[in-house]
Amino acid sequence: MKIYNTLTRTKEEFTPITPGTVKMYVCGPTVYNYFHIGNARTFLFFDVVRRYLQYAGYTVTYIQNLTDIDDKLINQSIAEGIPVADIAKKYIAAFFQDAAALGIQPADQNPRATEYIGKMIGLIKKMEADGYAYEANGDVYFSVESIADYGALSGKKVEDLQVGARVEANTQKRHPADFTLWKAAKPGEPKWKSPWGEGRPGWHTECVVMSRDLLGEQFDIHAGAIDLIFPHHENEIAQAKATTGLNHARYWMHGGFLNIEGEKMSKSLDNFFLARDILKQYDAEAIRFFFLSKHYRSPIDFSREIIHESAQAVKNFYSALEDIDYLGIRDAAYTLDAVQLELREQFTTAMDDDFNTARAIAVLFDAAKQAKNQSNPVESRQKFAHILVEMGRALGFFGNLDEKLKTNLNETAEQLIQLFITYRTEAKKQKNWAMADRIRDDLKKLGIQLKDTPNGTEWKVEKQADFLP
RNA sequence: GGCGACAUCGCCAAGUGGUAAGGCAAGGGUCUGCAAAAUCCUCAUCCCCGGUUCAAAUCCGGGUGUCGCCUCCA
Repeated sequence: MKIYNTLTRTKEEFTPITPGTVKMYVCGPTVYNYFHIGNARTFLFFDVVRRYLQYAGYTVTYIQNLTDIDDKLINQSIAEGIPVADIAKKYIAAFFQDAAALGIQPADQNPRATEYIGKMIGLIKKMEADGYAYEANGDVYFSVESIADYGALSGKKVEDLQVGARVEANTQKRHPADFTLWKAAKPGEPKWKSPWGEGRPGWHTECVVMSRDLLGEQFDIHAGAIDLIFPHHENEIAQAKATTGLNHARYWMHGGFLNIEGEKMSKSLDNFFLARDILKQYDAEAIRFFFLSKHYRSPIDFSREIIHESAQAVKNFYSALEDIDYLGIRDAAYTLDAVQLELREQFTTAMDDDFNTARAIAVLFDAAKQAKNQSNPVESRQKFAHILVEMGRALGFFGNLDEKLKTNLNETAEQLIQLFITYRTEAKKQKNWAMADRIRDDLKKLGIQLKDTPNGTEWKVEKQADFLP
């Protein structure tokens, strides 16, 4: 399995520290608002990384932090007129809700910054004592010149940063790129006691402390979106190296951004979409398909049309499973033949190549196509359905087959539908097309779709308009 | 100013030296009273120019265009 490592800018063979297990840490949300569709891409993609690693046989420990103290929470607290702690509580609950709705599996642990204040202070104290950090008027900064290769992850040089610095000079800093470890509290702000006075930690320290506490000094994968490379992850590495001499993560993975119809998503452009609002209009699997249809490191462009296309595509998978009555066969024993094993091979080859989900999805379509192909023997079609579900699950699809494939009608309702079909068949025999069409149209209004097949009339429940804009 | 990414069919998208996956849409056929559904078939030489090579979408150089980071940001 190869993974693109931002640290080396190459695809590297993935070798975990402990064979058979993967420890990964994904930067989570700052809980000052509902998360948006761009966040969703990142969270969902790394959910797929986790699922696939598990599918590949690894035991995965998955940590995702929650940043629950930060300037943005303070601002939101003022805006909503409720305490910072309540802002955090509200949006943490929303995060879990929306992530679940997207089909994202819960992390093994979700450490919160405010639970780690004491340990962060400890780390900062050590860095100060060892000469990597300095205090100025209650603030504490990390000195980027104190370590040898600051900028290694992002490919930046300390000198260039100096030239490019656009922000007004913070006269307290010895170097413009020095970053805040501890920030003195202004009146009314949440604060904790520290050797430098009352204040709160800077953002870049929490992930170092929490990952070290839960995963050890070095772990396998550290992930986030591309914008975190600099300065966030660069600054994490600086602190890790200052305190242990080690980069705390071996593989650094970064997902690309999501744009809205070609433009960067921003509140000022009025093209800002919350994940929960999109979920009201589109099926979660359509959204998943959309994200996975493009390689994770490339930018992806969001539009309603494209989600709609994705929804159409996902329907294909389900129609294959419906055709073969997957629910009826899913518990039956089966042995895959060479043709199915070949598909599995193609699937893992694609995914092993830095999670090429687009190519992997093409394999799902092959499986779906064969599962539907009536010239295949039924047993063969069933096996293709099995491999389809197996591969799909590794990508996070088919999480709730019962809900998707069952009609959710009671027996009486089904008998009534059957009764109408009988009446309609008689009407057709008498060439009473008006009555036949009326029955068909009226049932359609109730969400029951009739299909005249060579074997008689079949019916299915049209899933609610989960797809159309 | 510094750093980086990308440009493949109407739309989305894979493919990094050996002669263009897949999906959506579209067109045609089958089926049908009609329709829907289903199913089968069809559908690109890869932004431009030059170079390297037996061979390039894939490598090199030069254009053009789009986007991102350097500041909080998933």
